[in-house]
Amino acid sequence: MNAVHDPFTHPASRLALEVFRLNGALISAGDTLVAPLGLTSARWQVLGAIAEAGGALPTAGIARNMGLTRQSVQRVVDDLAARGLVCFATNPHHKRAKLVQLTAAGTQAFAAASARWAPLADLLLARIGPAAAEAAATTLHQLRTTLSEAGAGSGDPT
Amino acid sequence: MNAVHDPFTHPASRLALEVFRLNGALISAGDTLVAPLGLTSARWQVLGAIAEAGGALPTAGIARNMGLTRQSVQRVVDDLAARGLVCFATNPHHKRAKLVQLTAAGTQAFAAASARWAPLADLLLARIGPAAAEAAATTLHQLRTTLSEAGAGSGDPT
DNA sequence: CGCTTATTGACAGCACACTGTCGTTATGGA
DNA sequence: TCCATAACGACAGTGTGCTGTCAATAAGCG
Repeated sequence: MNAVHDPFTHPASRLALEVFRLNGALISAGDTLVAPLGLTSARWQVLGAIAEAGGALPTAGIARNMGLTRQSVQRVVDDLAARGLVCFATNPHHKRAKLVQLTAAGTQAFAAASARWAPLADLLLARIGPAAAEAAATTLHQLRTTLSEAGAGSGDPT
Repeated sequence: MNAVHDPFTHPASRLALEVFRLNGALISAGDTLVAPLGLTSARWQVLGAIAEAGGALPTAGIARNMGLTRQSVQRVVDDLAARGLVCFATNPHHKRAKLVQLTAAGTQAFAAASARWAPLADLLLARIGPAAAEAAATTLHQLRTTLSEAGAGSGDPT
């Protein structure tokens, strides 16, 4: 009995397009925010994933935590290593899978990025309110869960 | 003064990460959905933008409607033209800016993509409910507006 | 111990969006 | 009319993410 849904006005379509637009705006804002630090949104996120994990984990572990593929993360990690923001430590549990660690410069860069992000995060939260932020996060999470259930999840099936 | 916000647990940070993840999931699901039609998410969206606009508009116009740059859209349009899904018509208002039109094959491909998307859109909407969809769309729009106000809008300043 | 399987790193190639730049075309004001 | 500005198409280069593939390592099992 579905009504004749115009693909342009379907609520799910409009929400999806809004996600696309906000995603682009967030990446753009993030790039601008951390550009003075020699960072990009992707490099910043990888530094954050390492910091959040306690400071040392292999590339594949970073990828899992971020929901990306090893290959994507690896390129960024190599880039960060070339810039001296991360270094590699031997992994007692796996000879080839070296642990990625923040260097002093990397720790400092991530702290500086966080300091630059904090005011904007507060502004965004104040604009929409904590309740709406929580509700939106829940809704988006439900959508992502439904997508992965309906379509075979992403991951690293290599 | 602001509480000591852990950058990992700030509601705005968590919402941003959720947007990133859902964006990736939507693109991935879209690619899978329309792959049998020889389409990708990007090509599908461009076809949709042309169809929504009534069938003919220049590349730069498509880009404005989608919130992307001319250059990004142009590559996809050229690709669609090579595949016979769109064609170019002379523009009475601008000699070089030819109008992009859907071919019969393009119209058919977009209709097929819409037909494949409809059930998934209905499923997603049923999962979260119309009210949550509307609320989330509003919240995301507010965030995007706030970002563009705070950080110099995106667009095509070329 | 030896074999199979899963995990990991590494490399190549593709898709997509961005910035920067140039030449062409329209448009509007001096 | 003529020139400055804006808009558009085109091309090059960069960043990010994906898939596909291979060799090396680790872990489990007969």
